[in-house]
Amino acid sequence: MDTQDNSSEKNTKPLDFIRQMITEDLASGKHAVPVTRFPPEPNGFLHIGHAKSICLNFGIANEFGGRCHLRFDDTNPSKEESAYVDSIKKDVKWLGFDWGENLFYASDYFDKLYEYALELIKKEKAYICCLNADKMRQYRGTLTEPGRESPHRNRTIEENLRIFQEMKDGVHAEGSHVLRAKIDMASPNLNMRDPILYRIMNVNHHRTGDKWCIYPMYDYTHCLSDSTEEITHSLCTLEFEDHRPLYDWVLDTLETPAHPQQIEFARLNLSYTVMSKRKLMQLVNENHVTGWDDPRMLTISGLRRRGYTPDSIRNFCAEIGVGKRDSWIDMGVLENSVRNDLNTKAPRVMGVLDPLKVVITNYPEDKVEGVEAKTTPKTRIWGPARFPFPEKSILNAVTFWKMHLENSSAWTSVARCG
RNA sequence: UGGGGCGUAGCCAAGCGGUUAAGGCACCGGGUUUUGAUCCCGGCAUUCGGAGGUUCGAUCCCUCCCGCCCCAGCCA
Repeated sequence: MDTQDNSSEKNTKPLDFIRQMITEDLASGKHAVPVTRFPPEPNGFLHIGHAKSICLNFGIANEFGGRCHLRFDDTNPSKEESAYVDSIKKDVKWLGFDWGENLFYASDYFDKLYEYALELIKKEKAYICCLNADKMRQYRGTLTEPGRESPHRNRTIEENLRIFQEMKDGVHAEGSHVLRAKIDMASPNLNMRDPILYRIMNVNHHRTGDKWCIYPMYDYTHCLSDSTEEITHSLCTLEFEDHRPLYDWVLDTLETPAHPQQIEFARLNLSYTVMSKRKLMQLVNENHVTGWDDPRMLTISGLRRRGYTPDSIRNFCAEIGVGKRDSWIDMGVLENSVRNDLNTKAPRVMGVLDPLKVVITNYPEDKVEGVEAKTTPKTRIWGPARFPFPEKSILNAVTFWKMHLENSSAWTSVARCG
């Protein structure tokens, strides 16, 4: 007969498109295990949107027996602080994830990145440009018009090497020179119009101090950091889709240990709230909230203070799924996840708001009965809470009047003796 | 307007050429309950942005159209 039990299949959550790709890469032998990374910039606190990425990256590593690195993307010292590094580590741990030995910083690779830049110059794939920001914008063209080549595009290798060295030595002023990749000023993808690789910044870095006065840009740093760590799948949000050709260009042009695959997914949007770091930062700086961990903010630390559990956040992330559509999740879904989780974990107690003392005249004096109550919904745990029912009792005043008005027969004597 | 993406219910989201188009949130009933909670039962897309085409058969393949998002930082 039809005794086939497919209930277990029904309960299996279908794999999202990223996990499907990874499953295929493992099956084909492309990779033995997946290696992912969560790459926050230490310029603010983590929020619920980051939780989605954390759960994705660490979740994949856990599920497929791989590993996930925690790597701080600290290439812009003017915005970054070690205090943020600490808060980020704390939040990732609190969410229940462990990077083990795999804690890295893009700044760990500054020396190596510099060597790679030299390689690019020697291959005539990068050059020093002296156009100022304004001029560079003009040369870049627009969405519909191609850009024009920089007048410095064809310097000799020697000259490029010399000036790059001078930039590193602090000879030049901020904004006076940059190192650019030599790609294609006519590309319809603006990211490929000779993007900047290095800029001069006379700023102290939270880890390297004053060792450097030139800092690498995100596009150049991220792919090489991924490659260096031999990441297999580099997961990022949709807005970086246009950057993938550059990610691939750098790794294809240079001799690198690995060529990770960048895969983009939609960032989390929640209705009725703000999530961008810029806006959260503004709320903090302008004192509209008490700090990054204000319970009204959807930062991880705010949610923690609010009473959210790590499980509730992880369940939420699993629930919403991973896709490529820009979507707005109802706040109710997040709230539902805590409710569900707390219903199985948090014992309940009874309190009376707006108390009203009543004397029950048709009830034996000195007698105290009690009824046991289920303290944890969704479980069969009863007690230890007992609701006492003595002669002198306390009722919620509103309930009392409601009963009185409704002339509820069960309580008329109470009402009369009130 | 050039390029890159995305369109399945109010909000998410499965679906991968033949399914009664999963599931969750929300919502609407009904039941249990000394918690307006929890729990249980039921309802909620004749249709997949639109129009053509291929096919015995299309949410799924092709073409065109429409809509939405992202890109012109020396941010990430």
